[in-house]
Amino acid sequence: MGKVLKRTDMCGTLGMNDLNREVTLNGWIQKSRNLGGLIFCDLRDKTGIVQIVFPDTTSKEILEKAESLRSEYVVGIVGTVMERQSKNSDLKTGDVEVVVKELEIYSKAETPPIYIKDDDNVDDNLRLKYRYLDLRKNKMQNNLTFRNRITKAARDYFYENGFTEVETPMLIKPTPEGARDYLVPSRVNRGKFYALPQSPQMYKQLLMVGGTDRYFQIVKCFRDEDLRADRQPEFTQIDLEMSFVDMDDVMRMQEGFIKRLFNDVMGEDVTTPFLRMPYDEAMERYGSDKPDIRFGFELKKLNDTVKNCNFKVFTDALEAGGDVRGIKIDGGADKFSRKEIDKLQDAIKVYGAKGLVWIKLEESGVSSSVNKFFSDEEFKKIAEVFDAEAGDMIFIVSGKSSVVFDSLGFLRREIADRLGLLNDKDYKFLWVYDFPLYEYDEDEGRYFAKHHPFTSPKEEDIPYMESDPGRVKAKAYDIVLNGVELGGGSIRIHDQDLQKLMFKCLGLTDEEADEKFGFLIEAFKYGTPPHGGLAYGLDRLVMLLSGEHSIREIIAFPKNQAAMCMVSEAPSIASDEQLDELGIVVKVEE
RNA sequence: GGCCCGGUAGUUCAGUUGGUUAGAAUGCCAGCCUGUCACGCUGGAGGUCGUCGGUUCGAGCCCGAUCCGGGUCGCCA
Repeated sequence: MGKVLKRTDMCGTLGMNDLNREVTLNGWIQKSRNLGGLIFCDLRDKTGIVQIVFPDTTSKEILEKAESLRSEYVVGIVGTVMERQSKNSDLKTGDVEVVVKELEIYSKAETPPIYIKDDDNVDDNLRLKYRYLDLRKNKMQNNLTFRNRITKAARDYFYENGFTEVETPMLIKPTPEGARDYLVPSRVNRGKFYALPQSPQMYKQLLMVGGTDRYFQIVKCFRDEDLRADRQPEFTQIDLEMSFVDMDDVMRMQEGFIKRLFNDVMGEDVTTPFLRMPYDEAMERYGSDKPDIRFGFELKKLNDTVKNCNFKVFTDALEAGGDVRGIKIDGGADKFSRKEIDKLQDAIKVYGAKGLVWIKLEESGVSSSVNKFFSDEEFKKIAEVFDAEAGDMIFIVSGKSSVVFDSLGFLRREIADRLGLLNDKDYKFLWVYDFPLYEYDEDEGRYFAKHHPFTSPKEEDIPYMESDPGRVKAKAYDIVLNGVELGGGSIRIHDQDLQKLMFKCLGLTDEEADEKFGFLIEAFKYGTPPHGGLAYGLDRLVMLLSGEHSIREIIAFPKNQAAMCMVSEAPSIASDEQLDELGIVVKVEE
């Protein structure tokens, strides 16, 4: 006991080139097969699995130890790489095996509560509780390595392009708008609180004021909102900012990065520049500000076509200021059963849609869920809008325009998925730009910054910031890949007067703006370069490129849906001493 | 906060109309086994059917409440 055998090789790398070499391996026992006197074990480390064998010529002492081996025992062995009598083509190392002559058992293991196998199917929470066992799977180790290759490519590229990685503080001032902050009480300043950053936004702008010129950082960010399959409360951004740039400069720099990333990590070439599409066009054509452009099914507006029809649902929607829009599924007339259409209809109800109208164009004529409200002539006119022909299927949604966009945006993607049109290996990048500067919040009855309050409006729209905020476009842009927002950014306001106007338009008084963002306005007084940047959601990027469908697969220790760390069971109750020191009294709900 | 799905052996699941002692696979333990690789054969242990309450002669199954997990909408500048 106590001796560590000095490793010469990794398990997963051995092959015919290593024949007759004496090797020392360390790892976990994946599986033991005792044939009675002849013992085979699969030995695993992060690189893979290799078979080790204890022949009958092995010393009695080692044979006894070998018989005691169980799953997940940690061992070291010395042995000779030999060609196998019968090879295993399922295993990368299946041509060889290691004949053991020395065995050291470093530690024994209880039977693990989850299998350490890539293709297991265990309850998610159990995996998270025993994450350290879950991570032993080669797949998980590969995911961690893959993530690291992406961060390395990012560091390489941005370093080579004159960016400096600078760490910004984690204990910062709470931000009044945007997501909920994680608050951290200050002991030294009793009764006061820090927040964990939702992003390093203001600090990176201060770095630009400070002359850093080009900044980037791979940085943890925190948002106290509900979780999703692709959303964690703490997540990682590749964050960057550049001085003396306009939108085009930032985009070109990012296209270079994506090209480099795909070359280094995926071994694939990406064509640049990427397609660019204004926000309004993305909404009109795809019903989404992050459209998946791998396939068609584009939205068409039917407001004029149906404004005089007898179908009250449509005319009511139009009178209320809403829209009637639809999509055409080429050759879809015979692809949807009544049951499937009902399911699609149920699915869009979560977006607020009241119903789903369908029209089947067949050789024999038209059939539709609204047959009795439309004449053949009217159906023909609708079909013309879509340029539809016999064999096609049309789906129509009416209502508030946001509901119509959300529903059809969802439908086109859902249908494409069902029809098998989504190829994961087909990477279609897209810049969406000219976002609205503001977003109207009906509950609050006022405008909020759609991006954040430091986003620059387009020059030509500045005159309308106060008089007609809805029409003001921002110098904001998102990079979209296959319907997923990889990152977003903007050209920032660098003029103190414009920044003040922005705050005013958001309903902040001078005093409030000063209290919340005073340090930034103050900094802008002393000479601010024009600047802009972008931040990628690293986790989503890794998820997408690795082909995983949950963000938890590519984060070492993720939180569950209740935002708990299942390994440590954080968050936990603070002790009375801690609370007392902080001057905090906790209200406990009955 | 709303909606949907789920909770039965260590694990993954099945469980009929409500009816005897709740099953399978796998894992685990013991014995046998010299070329296995999902090793094989024989035997064994292993269960508060999430929890509480109700209906019933009788509940894993029906009803109510509740807890937990996942997905999703809201939310996420």
